[in-house]
Amino acid sequence: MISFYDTRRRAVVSFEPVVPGQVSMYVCGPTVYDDPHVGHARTALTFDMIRRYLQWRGFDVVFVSNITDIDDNIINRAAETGATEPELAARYEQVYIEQMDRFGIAHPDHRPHATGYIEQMLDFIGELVDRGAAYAIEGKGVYFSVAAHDRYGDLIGRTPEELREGAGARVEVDVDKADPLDFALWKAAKPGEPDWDSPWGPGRPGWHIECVAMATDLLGETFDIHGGGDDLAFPHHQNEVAEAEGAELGFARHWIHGAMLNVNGEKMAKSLGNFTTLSDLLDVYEPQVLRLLMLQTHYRTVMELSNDALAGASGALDRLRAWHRRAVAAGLDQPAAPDADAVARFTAAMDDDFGTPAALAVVFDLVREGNAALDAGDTGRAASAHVTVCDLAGALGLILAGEARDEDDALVAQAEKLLAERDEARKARDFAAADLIRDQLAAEGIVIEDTPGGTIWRKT
RNA sequence: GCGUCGGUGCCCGAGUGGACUAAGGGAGUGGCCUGCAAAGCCAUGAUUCACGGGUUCAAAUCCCGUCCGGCGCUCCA
Repeated sequence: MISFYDTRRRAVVSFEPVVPGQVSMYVCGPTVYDDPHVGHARTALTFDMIRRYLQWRGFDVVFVSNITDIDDNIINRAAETGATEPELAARYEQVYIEQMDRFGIAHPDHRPHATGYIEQMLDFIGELVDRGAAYAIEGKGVYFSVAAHDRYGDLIGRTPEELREGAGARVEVDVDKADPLDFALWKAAKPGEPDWDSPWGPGRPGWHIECVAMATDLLGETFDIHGGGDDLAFPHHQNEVAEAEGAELGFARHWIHGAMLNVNGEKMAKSLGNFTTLSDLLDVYEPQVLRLLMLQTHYRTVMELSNDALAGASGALDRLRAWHRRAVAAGLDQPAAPDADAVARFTAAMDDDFGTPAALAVVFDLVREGNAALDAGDTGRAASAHVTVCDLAGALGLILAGEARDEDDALVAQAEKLLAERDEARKARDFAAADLIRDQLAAEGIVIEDTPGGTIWRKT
């Protein structure tokens, strides 16, 4: 039985999907107005991990993640750069998808765009107005009325009263609103801004209504999991809940939030200017290093990004790969019975709120056991460990097999030639000559390992 | 200010009352293996979990206080 922390229930709960064997998930995607940074990658990875694990456990997962392609940030950025809003959004959406591809994040089954759902949003706003859950303010737009929603604030453990006391502490309250907690469903267009016609005049949708419209349209009125970064819990997700329940939709049965990524002790954020773009990081560290680093931290724990941490993960990945290389060189790359005990421990760790750190510990334990078994000549045990490591690491999106071998033919040919020469020298016990060749290869970025099965090499 | 989460070895980071005699990874050190390396294996490393009290037969884990930090209350992954 899988269980995980449900933000709204404030507890770890057992997971029982609406439809047995199937899981419907909606995860808030990016607002596309700039390059994605490593923080975005962490949230994407958290839900990619959850999706992959649920699939590994045999669930049929429908995964929806949106693109917010119209909002204040896009309008402002477009104005700065001279591009139109659609041009800007399209450009950054492409960058986002490219970088997430590079990072190994699987594509969602559906990737809806806010601007493609204006009709559904207007219908939904109309329903809320008809029900008395929303009201229009002339010249400003349509607002959701929080008054009737007594659970408002439950996603962050606060009451409406507490929130009202806090309202206005940092943001000026709009005096036209009936309640300081009320928020916009439809924003009347200002001159020069993109707009759509509506019964309440030209304007554009509020942020929260987008996700409600897209999620319910693609997944139905009730779906299993709604996810997003921790910083979206309030107000965004809270407002989605209010809107959905204002129309008596079942909506998300569970809420999962991924923790932030810090740099030098504070949240990586565009507004703080302390971000590293995903693109820049992946130019230095390969995608699997970042994935492994993130998996070594629980998804609900704030993690620190540092060069030390990245270097550590890089070493850990090397260990995994070295094991795989060694196993393949030993002829273990063939069917074998998996290690049932290890699989059980791995599953127990993951079933308990997606405990990737503990799950990885199981994988590393297996690597040690497999290496020891090979040292001892127990190929049966080693083969079992190898097949299990590949399966479990694969469930987490870590691919050890088929690592990139895109080096050019000339390099390969030269390396093979030199290795053959070195082999001859070693056989003749001319170690000075052999070592000279090894140094030569090292200078070209090629590291070799002599194994009982022959010499293997790789690029550094 | 209010709310909330957290402070674990040199570093990253699990663990939230009893087999913790504190997982796993990285770095270090010693040994084995190796022609030498690389890889690997073994060993070693917190008598202790921010600090001070308290509860308990038993606490890193619960309670109180103090200090420090993150996040939310505003756009945000």
